Amino acid sequence: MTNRERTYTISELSREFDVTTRTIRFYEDEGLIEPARDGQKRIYQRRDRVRLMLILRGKRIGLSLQEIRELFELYDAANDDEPQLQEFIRILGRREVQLQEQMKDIKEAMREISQLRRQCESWLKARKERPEA
DNA sequence: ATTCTAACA
DNA sequence: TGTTAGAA
Repeated sequence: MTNRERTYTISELSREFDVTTRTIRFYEDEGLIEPARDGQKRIYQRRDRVRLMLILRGKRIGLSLQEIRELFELYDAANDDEPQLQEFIRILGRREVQLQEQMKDIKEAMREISQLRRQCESWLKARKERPEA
């Protein structure tokens, strides 16, 4: 009994990663994790815990659950790391493009807001100088 | 006390 | 994803 690897309950993981148990079950429904069972109860192994970490990390950088699932599927199948890494690079590239587009949109919005604010201040000033206008 | 499924003001 | 009801 040297490898009775540590297991976790859904509530332990939800506390550790600050997500609800609902969220963890949701990821399972989405096919991102498949914990073992003890009757009805879900038993999470180290592997599942790592997956949860990866799911949350992926979410943090803006990856969709499908993209994360695709990477997991590749990882499960592939015997070679290369295809997974190449796909990961592609997904990250896509994300970078999205962020760059958002960056552009945000900058434009900032310009408009700034310009509009100046316009309003200008009107306010004019009103004080000649109230009738 | 915890977890599970299923459903939806 | 949240919330919640009812069962185990």
